[in-house]
Amino acid sequence: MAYPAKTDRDRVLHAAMKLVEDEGVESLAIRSVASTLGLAPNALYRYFESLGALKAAVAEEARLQMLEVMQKAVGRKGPAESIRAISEAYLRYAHEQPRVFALYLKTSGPDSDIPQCTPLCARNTEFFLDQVTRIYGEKRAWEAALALWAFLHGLAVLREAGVLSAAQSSTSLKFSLKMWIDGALSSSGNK
Amino acid sequence: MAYPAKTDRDRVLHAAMKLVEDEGVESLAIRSVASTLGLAPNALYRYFESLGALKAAVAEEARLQMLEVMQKAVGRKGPAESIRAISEAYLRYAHEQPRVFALYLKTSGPDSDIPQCTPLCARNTEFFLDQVTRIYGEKRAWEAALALWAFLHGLAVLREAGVLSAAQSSTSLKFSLKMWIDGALSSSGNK
DNA sequence: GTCTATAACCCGATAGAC
DNA sequence: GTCTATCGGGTTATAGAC
Repeated sequence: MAYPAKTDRDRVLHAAMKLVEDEGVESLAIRSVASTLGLAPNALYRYFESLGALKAAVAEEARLQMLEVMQKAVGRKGPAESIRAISEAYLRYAHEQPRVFALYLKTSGPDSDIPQCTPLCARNTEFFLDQVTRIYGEKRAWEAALALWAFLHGLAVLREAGVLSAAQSSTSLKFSLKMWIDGALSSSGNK
Repeated sequence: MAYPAKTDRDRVLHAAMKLVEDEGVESLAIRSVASTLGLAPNALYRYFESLGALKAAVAEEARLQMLEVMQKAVGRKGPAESIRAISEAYLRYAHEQPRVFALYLKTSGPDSDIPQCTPLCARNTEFFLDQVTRIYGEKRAWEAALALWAFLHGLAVLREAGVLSAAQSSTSLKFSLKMWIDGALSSSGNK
């Protein structure tokens, strides 16, 4: 072939990820990714039909990474310790990869559609809900999971916005987690 | 004068606000605002030194609106009812003006600085903290306020991202607020 | 204080060659 | 599958006239 393959879908996606990690999603462009890979811009269209599709793939990758760090955090821990570990992992990932984390909830498709649940969005929710069920029981798992998720996400956003110091974030996590876990124990008869 | 004033700083700011409300911050541009006002683009530079400065002013306006709806929500209510009212106001504002709310925590200056606390950011925090102090007492007000704020903000973000229905959001608010208020009552001896 | 005009960039996406 | 070249659009910001 006159023009052998210099790249593949995965290399493009990972170059895009690295670009977002380093400079944020606003620097993610067909041209910037191509330049990183030493390619002509239009070469990328063999692997992603548009910039929007590439952006969506990066967001999905963010959800994959989050799922992995949460799963790793649980290991073989008991119910309450698992929740603590997941919470810390969520906040740690958000803080270590703030620009990627900013895409965590971007579930719009390649075009500027109405948001829809992607496969990894569903798997994240399922995993989180399962872990909460272990401590809160099936009956109240959904509302408890949502309460904890909202808190964790809000705390991460506030921290990233520069409103909170690391110490304040840590104190707040301890405060809320104690309250949340106490809530599970005191209502465990409702399983 | 050959060219009488057709506008002023407030008209520019409000045109920018309306543009963000309707189309989001990504549509906020010198040209779009100028076109709305029937002006040449460079006329705006008499009132804002750059697009970044205008954007920062819009974000500050968002914080003003949020403060106003929270203050209005409190009225002359008692401590616990005030918290409920503030929470509902926070979520309502986020839902009714999602594109403006997205700027609520954008505290970066005109240039892409490190985020810093703006005047209205400080006033919002102060107001919120005062209200929490009424129910939680001074000693634990800060951590309780942060826990509630993080939860409310996270819930608003999740709702806006399309992860939650209105009903789920409402249920979660009730669940968490009960837990949070119970936490105040059971620790009120610590004032 | 607003105008017209323009400089000097950025971008996505496509056409057609090899 | 990648290339070069380009179309058609966007943007901020500035210069100089009135």
